[in-house]
Amino acid sequence: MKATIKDIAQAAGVSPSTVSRVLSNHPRISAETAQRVRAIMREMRYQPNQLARSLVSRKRTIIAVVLPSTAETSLSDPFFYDVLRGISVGASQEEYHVLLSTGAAPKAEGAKLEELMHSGIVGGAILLTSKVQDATVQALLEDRFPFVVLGHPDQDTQIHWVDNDNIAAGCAVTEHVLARGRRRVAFIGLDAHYRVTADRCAGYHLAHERAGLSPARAHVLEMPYASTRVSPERLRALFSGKDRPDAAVCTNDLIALEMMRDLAALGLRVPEDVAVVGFNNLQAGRYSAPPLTTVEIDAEGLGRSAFRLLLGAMEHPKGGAARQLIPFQLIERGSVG
Amino acid sequence: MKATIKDIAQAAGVSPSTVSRVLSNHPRISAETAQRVRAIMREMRYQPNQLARSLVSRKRTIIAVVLPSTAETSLSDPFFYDVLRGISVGASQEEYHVLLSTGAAPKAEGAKLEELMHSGIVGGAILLTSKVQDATVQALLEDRFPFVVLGHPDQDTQIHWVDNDNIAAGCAVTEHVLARGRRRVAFIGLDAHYRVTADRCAGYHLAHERAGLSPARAHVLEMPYASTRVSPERLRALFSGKDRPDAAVCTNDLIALEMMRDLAALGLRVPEDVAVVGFNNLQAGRYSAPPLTTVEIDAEGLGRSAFRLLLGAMEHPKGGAARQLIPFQLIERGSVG
DNA sequence: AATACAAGTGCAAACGATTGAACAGCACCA
DNA sequence: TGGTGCTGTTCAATCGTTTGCACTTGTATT
Repeated sequence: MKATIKDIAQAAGVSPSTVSRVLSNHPRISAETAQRVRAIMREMRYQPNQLARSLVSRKRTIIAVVLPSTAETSLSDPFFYDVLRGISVGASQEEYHVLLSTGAAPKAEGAKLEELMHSGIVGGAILLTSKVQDATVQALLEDRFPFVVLGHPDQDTQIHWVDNDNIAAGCAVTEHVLARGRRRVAFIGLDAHYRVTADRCAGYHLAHERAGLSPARAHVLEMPYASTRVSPERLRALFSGKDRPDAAVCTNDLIALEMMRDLAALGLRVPEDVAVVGFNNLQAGRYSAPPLTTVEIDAEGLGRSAFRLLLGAMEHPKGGAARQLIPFQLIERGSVG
Repeated sequence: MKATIKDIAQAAGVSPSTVSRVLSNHPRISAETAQRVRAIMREMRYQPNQLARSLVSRKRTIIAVVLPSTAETSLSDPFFYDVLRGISVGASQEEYHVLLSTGAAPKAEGAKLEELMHSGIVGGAILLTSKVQDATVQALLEDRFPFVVLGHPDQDTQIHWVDNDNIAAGCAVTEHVLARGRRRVAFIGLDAHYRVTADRCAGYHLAHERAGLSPARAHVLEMPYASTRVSPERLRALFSGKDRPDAAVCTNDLIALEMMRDLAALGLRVPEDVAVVGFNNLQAGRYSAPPLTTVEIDAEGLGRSAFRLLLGAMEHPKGGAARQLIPFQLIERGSVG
């Protein structure tokens, strides 16, 4: 049987309260007693029961990370994995634990989180769902449950968030290709429902504006967020005619990689005929032919910051909403030339 | 304030015990009462407090997934990510939660897990550490704490594990290249400390044996587990001379991809001069030039099985050790020819 | 000498559930 | 009339902590 606080108390000839106070470094405990109790705890390999502890103290040492409802897809996007690493590293430094909550459950994403918070297991949450589910968020706000979202929300309310400056990033890559003389730059993968893609596309427009240019309407290709491949017909349509793009800014690396493959099949060379850039700096981009120019968005940094913010929110429940932009970095490789 | 079991009891005009029994579908509760209580629970959005629940019932709904001590490296290997997905999907189907335990903490991997189990938070663990830390495992066994390890241990003791049949896999890929006429097959990335690589290498030898061949001693390249790249000098040494390999079996895709790049720099063509195969079916292998022939080890399946086994171990503490081999599949792409 | 104050501990009531044992009511049987 | 056996419910103890309050001492203050 595992040792409890009572066992320690008995062995040390003090009351459980005293042991408890030793545990929490209460100032009114004499150095002598503290030392003796600590020795016994070590000797008996005592570990306080977190359940009992949290039950009465209302302090939670576990935080939840909520992945988008379609766990199948989300967990297969390495981006989330990197974020997770950032969170996890931060958390373990502060003696917090990370609980994974995938929405792939019988229950809906939101319901699951509400269960998690009401059941007292977790003390805060980080939402990795780029498309902020209003119902859930509202419920969290009402219950004053500490949480941070990744990706900044549409209306800026009282919520904590971290994100990249996707407009600036979109602008930077577009300027990069414009600076290399490309004049018919396409944007691939806009999905207005998702802030990430919308912002990157806005940056794309901004860059044109600054350069006194205006991109062709047909050169902005919308596609659903989850899909990674432009259909062959659309691709052929886009890249035929004399006004065909000589560059493509893709909202993510996966789209870019698929496109490079398909362009080759169409007899177009990268980067000679078409320059291609992506976002997220996937590992795969390093090994493609040519290697993919992309944007490192520092997903791990996003995760770390998200955790820091959450920690703040948990410790100071009435603090104002904090937000943080994580710097990105253009990674030049062969696909632009 | 959140509703407690007492609130429900009061509102329903019954005792807390009755509410508790409704919650657990106790047979002795009348249908009528059960219905009434349930209605009230719904109305008041009642969620039982898991902390209190676990404290008394000793049932834990959280399991820990322990990543190798160097979380930095481990969490950056997509393999673990896939495993994690498998575990997570399985767990959420059974209403379990997954807690991530990276060893990157101030504390050592083992210490952290022991804290986790003693503190009562988690009811079982899945160890993703391929190199089984004996001290930890021993401690777990002694405490009769349910756990499953990924990758099968050296001495087969009473522990539960899941793994691929890496010997068979190593044999299969080697036979694949031998069947295509390659006769000087190298094996890249043996690290005797790691069972995975040792087994794959054993399979490589087995294939040769079956074909009545014996590989050149110098064609087996040892390298530390964590490294992904053969140093330029060693590579040049290996691929010079008339006996240079015409094929390379690499213990994982990352090594294979790096090697393909370096071979190109050496003026050797893949697959014409050298056939290359890897393991794990990384996403990156799909986009390389040429696309990489590899082995799908079904990491997600490994995760799912690990969870199933753990569930069994938690429910039947005295059941014998269960083990499971997950099938692999050869993925033929362009790098063998 | 009486009082005040601080330091160091212990008591006992929470926290929010579960669960074995006891009990009340009712039907049935002889 | 009383015993027996169900059924449905409540009682009260328990899980392992934390924490406000009360209680002893010992020392300083008046």
